Amino acid sequence: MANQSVRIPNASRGRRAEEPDQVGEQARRGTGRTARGRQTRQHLVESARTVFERQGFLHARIADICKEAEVSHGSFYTYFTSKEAIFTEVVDSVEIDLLRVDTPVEDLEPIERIRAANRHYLQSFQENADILRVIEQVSTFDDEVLRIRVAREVEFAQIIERRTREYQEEGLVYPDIDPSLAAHALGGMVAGFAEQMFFENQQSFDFEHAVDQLTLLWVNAVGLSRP
Amino acid sequence: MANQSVRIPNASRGRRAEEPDQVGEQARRGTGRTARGRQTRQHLVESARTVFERQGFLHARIADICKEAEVSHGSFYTYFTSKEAIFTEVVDSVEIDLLRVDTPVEDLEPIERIRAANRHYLQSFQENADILRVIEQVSTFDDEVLRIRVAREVEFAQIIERRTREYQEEGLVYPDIDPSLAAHALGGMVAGFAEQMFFENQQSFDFEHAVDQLTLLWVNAVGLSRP
Amino acid sequence: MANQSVRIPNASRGRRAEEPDQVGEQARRGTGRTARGRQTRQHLVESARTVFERQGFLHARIADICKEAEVSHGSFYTYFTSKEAIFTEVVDSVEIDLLRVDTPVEDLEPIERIRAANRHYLQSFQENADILRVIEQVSTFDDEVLRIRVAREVEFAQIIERRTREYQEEGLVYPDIDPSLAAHALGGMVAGFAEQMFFENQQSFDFEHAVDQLTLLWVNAVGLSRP
Amino acid sequence: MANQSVRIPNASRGRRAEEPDQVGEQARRGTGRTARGRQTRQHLVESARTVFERQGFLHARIADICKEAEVSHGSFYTYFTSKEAIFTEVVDSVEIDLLRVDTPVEDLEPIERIRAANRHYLQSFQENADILRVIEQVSTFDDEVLRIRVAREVEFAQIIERRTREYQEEGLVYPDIDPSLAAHALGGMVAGFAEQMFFENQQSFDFEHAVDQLTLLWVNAVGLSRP
DNA sequence: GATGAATGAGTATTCATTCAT
DNA sequence: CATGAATGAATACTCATTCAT
Repeated sequence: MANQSVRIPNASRGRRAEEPDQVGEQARRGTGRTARGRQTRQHLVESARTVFERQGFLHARIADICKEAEVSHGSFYTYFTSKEAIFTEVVDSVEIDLLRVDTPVEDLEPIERIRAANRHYLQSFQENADILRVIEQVSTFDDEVLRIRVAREVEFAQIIERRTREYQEEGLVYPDIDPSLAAHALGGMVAGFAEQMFFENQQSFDFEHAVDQLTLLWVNAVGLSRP
Repeated sequence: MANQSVRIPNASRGRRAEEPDQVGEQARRGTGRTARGRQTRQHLVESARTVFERQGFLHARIADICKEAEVSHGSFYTYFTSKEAIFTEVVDSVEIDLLRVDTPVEDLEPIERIRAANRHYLQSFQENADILRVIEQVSTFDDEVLRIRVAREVEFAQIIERRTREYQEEGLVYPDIDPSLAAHALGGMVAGFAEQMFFENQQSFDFEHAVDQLTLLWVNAVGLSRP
Repeated sequence: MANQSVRIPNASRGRRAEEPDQVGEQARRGTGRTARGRQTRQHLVESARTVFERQGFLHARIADICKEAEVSHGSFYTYFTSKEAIFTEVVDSVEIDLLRVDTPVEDLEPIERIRAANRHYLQSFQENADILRVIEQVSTFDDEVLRIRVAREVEFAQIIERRTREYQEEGLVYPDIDPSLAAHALGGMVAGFAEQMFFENQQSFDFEHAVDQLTLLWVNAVGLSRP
Repeated sequence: MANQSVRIPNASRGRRAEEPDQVGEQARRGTGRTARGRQTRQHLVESARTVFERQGFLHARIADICKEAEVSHGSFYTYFTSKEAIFTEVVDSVEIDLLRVDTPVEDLEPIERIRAANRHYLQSFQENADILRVIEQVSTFDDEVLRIRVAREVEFAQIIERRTREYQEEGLVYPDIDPSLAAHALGGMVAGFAEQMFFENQQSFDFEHAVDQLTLLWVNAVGLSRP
């Protein structure tokens, strides 16, 4: 017998049964039962992030990722089925905590809370600008990623909406403000401003000045600045 | 996610600029001195828009454009050097007049001016959502298009800034507002909101309600709503 | 803009419409409207036959076929979608006329008719042994080809069955013969013998002797040899 | 037809013989001195048969066999050198006794002997149809397996030939029959019919009817049916 | 013996772009 | 100018086989 190989098409889909092929996992592969396996997988995800940040999604070749991870070509497919698969993993692994403020703000005045949240958002955005930019890119042609991105925006809006509604009930926010729409608009304001500032290298504003102004506009807009 | 792939020219790997390539002259070809030529060219541009809107830039193959235009494969290159070239032409041909309000608003009160501008922006955005989406896509990997897009945003911001500054000098806008930063923020608010509303199919707001609320937030934010 | 390219996954199957993709043609491509085109296509089919006969289906690479046809790699895909596609074309192009006897046998005695048919079958089989062997190979894993092959056998059997039934009605064939089953059995005898003789390089019988014996067995079996 | 592909080792490119490769010693490995070892080996062979029958040889991956046997990927190579090696083992392990009739037929009349042999052949064929199909597949590209298959046919023919010659000497078979050629032809008839009946799902004949008709044709053909 | 992670040879396939007619 | 056939660079992906633990 021998070693060489040829390829044949798996035409016979019909006469012969197919492998069950646990679909649903599709994206995730090679488990990493071993410590070594988990390490390699981790390596790949980290390298992928580096490559994506450097080259963008479109210009990142799987070969580039493997090279960066110092792993053979085949190993990639032990763990991931495609570039999309590993990208999703990268997105998940990145703790892009644009929303939640870590420091306790419970005791702060509404204005200071908003300022803290805005500062946190801008800061996180700036720190993760490279990968966020790629996520935005991919979301323009990959529904899965778009869904993730939109989910984040929606969550952001919901937090704002909830808080705004509370303030409104306390009489701190104008009654004619629609909390839901305002949440999307003000969330869009901060996000849109961040994109202009960090993606498009526009007129570089001073960081703290930007935080102050965004906060000022925000509180003015909903009425929180009134005496 | 998926398996198949298409190829796109790496026109300009995202932010990494390259070959200076005096575009503008090199992209444009066979101008179409003949009536027949001009017609073919026109056909191609129109078909390209259709295809781009339907498939996005990345999934649009030159073959698709030619098929749509009922023009031979080779003829494409009589008029354009690449997919980017015709895309630029498409972008130029589209009168995306998000900014300028056609109806004279000179006599209107500030609030009504802003309302009219916001309504116009949202409306134009909605009407051109398909191609705007593609422009956004391309701007994530093509510096040329990014420049065009950013230029539009900057112009938008400048208009707002100028007007805001005027109002501020008249005492209608709070003095602690930074006209430039506010312009970017409020412009971002409207643009960001439009994206959420028309790209991401989010919670569908009533159009006029959205216009009202955006306007309300805006005028509150800068102080134009005060007595 | 530029020349180089990258690949992107055509994930967005959903947000954006796909090409209509006239399925159903799937296998057949590039038409060959031009004489040149038709010629190239023809070239490819002929080269494919040569390669398949030489290397078998499994070890034939598309590259081999292109090389044989002195055609670029890409050209193959202008005309065919896969190795299977061109193989089907090869099978169709091969006039494997195992069944029909060209020379008029209408006037011959039943025995001489059968002898003529057997001789024709063995001769055609021998002449096309190489490609027939490949067809048999492919039919073990490709349903499409299996169908073609079975169809041929069925047709063969039907011809035999019809004739046998006629003879039976004329009292020339034993009444206890089941024409349908006999047709499959006797057809199988000739075909099976041919495979042993031409595929498996077994004990090489004299051609005319084989024809005579097969005919003798056949006519004895159904009773045509009786006085 | 299809797109995906699997690889098969080019054990022996069809008829083109190669590396003598003292198989038999090289194919067999870790014989399993331990009880545990023997068990694992046995597991693998059984699983291989299951997988081959289900997926055919070409579409069976070594990984599939290991999965079926619940054995690690690496363990396979402790016992076998390749897919061919284990396939040979499977073939050997299968008692495909198409030829020998178990029940004593010594006392039977010639006709009844033939009937018993035909019944036995068809029955064994039916029972082992799945693996026989795979053997046929492999024999189209693996000389080793082709040799095994041909050897079986030759043996079959020799048995028939011997018996036929005896009957001929006893004057029970027509003198103008060539025992050798008739053996190949009649053996081919039964084998060919079985393939049509059990591989190609053709017109399903009644089992006993088929046995009767094959026997009838057979005895008529050689003259055993004469008074 | 058993395990499963790592490796890489070997091909298929797409699509922008050129060029002879 | 129009046509569409021909080209080939650029990658993705599978799976048999090896090897360290």
